[in-house]
Amino acid sequence: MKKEIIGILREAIDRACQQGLLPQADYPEPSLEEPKIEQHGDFATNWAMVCAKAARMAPAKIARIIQESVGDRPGVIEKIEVAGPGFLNFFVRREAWNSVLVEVLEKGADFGRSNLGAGQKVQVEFVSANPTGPLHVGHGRGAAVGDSLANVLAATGHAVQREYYINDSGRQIRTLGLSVYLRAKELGGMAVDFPQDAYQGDYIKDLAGQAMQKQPGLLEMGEDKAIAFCAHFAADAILAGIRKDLEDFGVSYECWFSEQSLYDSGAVEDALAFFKEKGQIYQKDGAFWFATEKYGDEKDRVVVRANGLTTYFASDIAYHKNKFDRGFERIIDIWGADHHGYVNRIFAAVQALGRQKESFTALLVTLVNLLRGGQPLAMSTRSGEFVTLKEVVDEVGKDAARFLFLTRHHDSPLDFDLELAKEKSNDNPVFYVQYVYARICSIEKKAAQEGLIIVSPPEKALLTEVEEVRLLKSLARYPQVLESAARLLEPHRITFHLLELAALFHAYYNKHRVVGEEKELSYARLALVLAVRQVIKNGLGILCVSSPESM
RNA sequence: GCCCCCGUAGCUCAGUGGAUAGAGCAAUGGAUUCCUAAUCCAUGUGCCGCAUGUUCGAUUCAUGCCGGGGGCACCA
Repeated sequence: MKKEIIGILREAIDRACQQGLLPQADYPEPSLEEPKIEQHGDFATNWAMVCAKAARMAPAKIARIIQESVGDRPGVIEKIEVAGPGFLNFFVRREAWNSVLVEVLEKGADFGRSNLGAGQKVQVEFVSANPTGPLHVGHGRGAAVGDSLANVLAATGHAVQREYYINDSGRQIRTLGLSVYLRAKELGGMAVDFPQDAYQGDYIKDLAGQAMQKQPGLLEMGEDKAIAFCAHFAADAILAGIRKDLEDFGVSYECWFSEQSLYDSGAVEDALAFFKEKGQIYQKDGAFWFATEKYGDEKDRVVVRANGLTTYFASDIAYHKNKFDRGFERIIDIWGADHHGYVNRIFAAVQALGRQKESFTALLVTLVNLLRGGQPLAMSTRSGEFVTLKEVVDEVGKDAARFLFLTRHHDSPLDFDLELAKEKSNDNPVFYVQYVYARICSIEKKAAQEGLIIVSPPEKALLTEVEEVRLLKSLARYPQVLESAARLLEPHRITFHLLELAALFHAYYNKHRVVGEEKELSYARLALVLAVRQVIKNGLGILCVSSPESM
């Protein structure tokens, strides 16, 4: 529809120029917006105001010229108004919106999909929590954002791969091994001094018990070997748990990528050698430094410490190099906001690789405040007391959790109230949207009882009630919302659009009867609500929230 | 000290240059012989943190300030 209007507008401008009504000048392409206020029409353009200078005419005068010029070939346009300082407001014939209905019903599950990405290979890496403990709510938000974003990108024609980076190397894994080993010794009746920086959670004790079952001679095998065993055993067990929790949350990855494998394959060494050769890595004070400052980082960063050990950054450079080597044209990392100091470093590495800055994006997801009935829940990783993702999903369900995590921009902090998430009321936006789906299923059943079944989209445009046109316009906007969500990497836009559509539907439902006396009208209305249901389903699918047929 | 994010209605937040800035919650009143009342309808509220600049036009962009949050490592 939008393209159609732009076409009409462009033709009108050309005609006006040819007829000499407008001076020849270098005019910009007209752009159309959708006014917030209905009195301002279905579409509007500021073209006359933008061109006032180039044409050396008053905006209102230009607008009137265009208005008349369009009048010669109005197409779907019912009327045009010149308003305010020179806006052109277009009012589309109500019947014209019927084409949206046809499109939704014909495309079905594909409605909204596009080829915006043109097959670009994109990788979305998210959660990537260290396998040293269970996932908590914060990870849940990262998972919801990452997975839904991947869905958005896939739906807009990108070749998407989801990846989880396993930090299975380095000190925290050793600390994990030590923590489990010490708990095992305790279980074996030995007195131990449990250090503060070890992992405190009760799950460590459970793992210690399991490790001893698996390896009965654990306490006699020598400390180093025992710790190494515990480290591997625990990391594997925890990772299996993480995998399960994510699956229950509707998330599955195409690739689980091990940090250790970068060392084993020599990729870290190769990457370091690669950058040394290019002069990006130099030696100073006994350590090796990566020259990140010239790419906008605060200072250069150490990659190999004076003691010969590589830093986390070293493997990260190798990791991101590896991602590009695997052919990804665009890399999106979803991190907790606490990693924000890291962004410039990776940007520097990306640019040192000779890649465009745009090929890498770090999306920072801010914290989640967990509440219960308005009261904050105390959470502290140090003491080992935190609410896990599993606990939240078990309590409120996957649907509510995934939806609520996407009710905010990823940048802004999110209050997550467990009571609210379970509530079946007005306050809970998940049910509000799902209820639309269920209601329409109910209408469909009722219609079928009356012998009313949609076999093909209605040919006659009978849907001219205000509420009907609003619904059709909202449906028409869905593909644009998907595209902007993809372009801006903001999956929460889907959530907001579904809420808008749901509100329009509920209002319509309360005012008009779908299945009624007039057969043709009932048919058209049923087709309309089925189209609404389709878009609700498509949108919820992106969010990985189910569409229940009854509630 | 430096870097990033935020500041919009009583509360929680949408709104990536447009017209009279929106929604939900909370408050009050109303709607069900009829497709699910987990719904709808009606009734208010705003120096869009402050200041300057860019622009025909700024809540939106730039700069500075004020206030809130997060982050700074030869840790991971």
